[in-house]
Amino acid sequence: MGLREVKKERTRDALAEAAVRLFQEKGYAQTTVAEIAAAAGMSTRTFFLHFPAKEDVLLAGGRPRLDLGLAVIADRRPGESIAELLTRALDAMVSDVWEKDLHSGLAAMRAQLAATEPELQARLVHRLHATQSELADALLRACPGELSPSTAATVVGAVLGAVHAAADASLRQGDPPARVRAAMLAAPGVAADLLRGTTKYVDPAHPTWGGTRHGHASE
Amino acid sequence: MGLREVKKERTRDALAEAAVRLFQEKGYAQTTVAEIAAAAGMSTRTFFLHFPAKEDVLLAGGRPRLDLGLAVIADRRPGESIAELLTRALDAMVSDVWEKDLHSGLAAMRAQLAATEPELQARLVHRLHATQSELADALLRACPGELSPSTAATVVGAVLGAVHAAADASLRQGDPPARVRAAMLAAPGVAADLLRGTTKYVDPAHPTWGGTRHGHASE
DNA sequence: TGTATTAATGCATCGAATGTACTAAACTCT
DNA sequence: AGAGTTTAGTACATTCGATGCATTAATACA
Repeated sequence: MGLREVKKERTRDALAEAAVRLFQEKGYAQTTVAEIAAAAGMSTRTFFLHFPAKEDVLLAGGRPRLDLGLAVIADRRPGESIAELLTRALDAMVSDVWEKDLHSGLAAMRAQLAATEPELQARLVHRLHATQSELADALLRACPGELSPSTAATVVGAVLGAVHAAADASLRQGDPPARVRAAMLAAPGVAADLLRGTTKYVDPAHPTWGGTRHGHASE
Repeated sequence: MGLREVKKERTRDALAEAAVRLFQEKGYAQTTVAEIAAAAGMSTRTFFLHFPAKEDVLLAGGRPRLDLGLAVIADRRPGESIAELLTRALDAMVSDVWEKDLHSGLAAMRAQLAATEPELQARLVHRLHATQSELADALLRACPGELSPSTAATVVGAVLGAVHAAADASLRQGDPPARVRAAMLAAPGVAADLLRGTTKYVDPAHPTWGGTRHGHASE
């Protein structure tokens, strides 16, 4: 690695460190990008040279983590069910969270900041949504013929929705990292259990409903 | 209703109408709040007097819709299972979407704009997340002793995650409103079916795992 | 009719984010 | 080693969303 890249990473780290410190001291919204840059001894412009937006400081490992999940889905084992495949993908991603963000307390800080700063929360949830789309696409490619695009999106949405909500609730309760991880891993199963009795309305691919349950006399 | 409130609503409607029109013509990000206000014959400042933020123009019916779901959950029928309760709540909210946003094409427009404007997408997904929190709280109150906060959040996250992803995918395919509604209503069932085989790791409330499935020799 | 609300405006300001031109350092090639 | 090329970082200006504040004008109420 050349000296140029080393320096680049150094300034990036300096910015990230200053940002996290200031966020903890003064809160996310109360910390301006100008202050972060000044604390790191950089110009404001430089911050945006390294991070596309203010919140990206808190999302460093997001992309590689997503790639872990995508890789698992991409080489689906022969005969593996969709549930098993998603479980393995979740396992890989949660393990990464566990090693990186959970132990270091970064996840807890993120959750705490997000709980009080709606602006930040919006950005974080958006990333989750983008992650969801990519995973759904990968799942669709890995299971040709087995799933419609809509169905793939639905199941991935359910899994990530459950996992994220579980992690969020757990972190907000102040649970220790191990329990947060347990909640994340258990989330899809918990959700599936509780939803077992959900009324099946109609196959979304064949909307030939009779309208017996709804008062809308349409179609 | 007094004349004052009538006028207030009139300016609000004028702003909303101008905004939607401009969004369709030029795109969300390309339309400035100043332009919206000017097109409605108002000052820029007035816009923010009626809408807390730019994206709120597209989320007019969000709050009353959420209240519908909350009301259903609040008076849970005796002996009703959680799955049934959530199904009824979903039914109420989706019926409202169907009547208001789906028929009018507002939902389709929202989805189309969100697909191309990440900024808007972030805001919309954030609202979804806030909705999720309130529903989880209501569910927890409606089922005392049956659910932990974490479990309530998990199941609500799964349902809304599935429904939202289903709606999104369906709208993005250009499905007609009826099919979008069908996809939304079927989403929890579809997700539950596909997740039936999900490995149950451990009850998140009692993380007494033996660590047999994971390579992390912790605790 | 006189007084208190309050919707709406104008103005100033902050902060995030982007474009552009420029400097200085690091890389590359001979 | 030196000339030329790339590129990280800076300075400056600008756009736009959002908020605070003082003011105006219309409505509501007594």
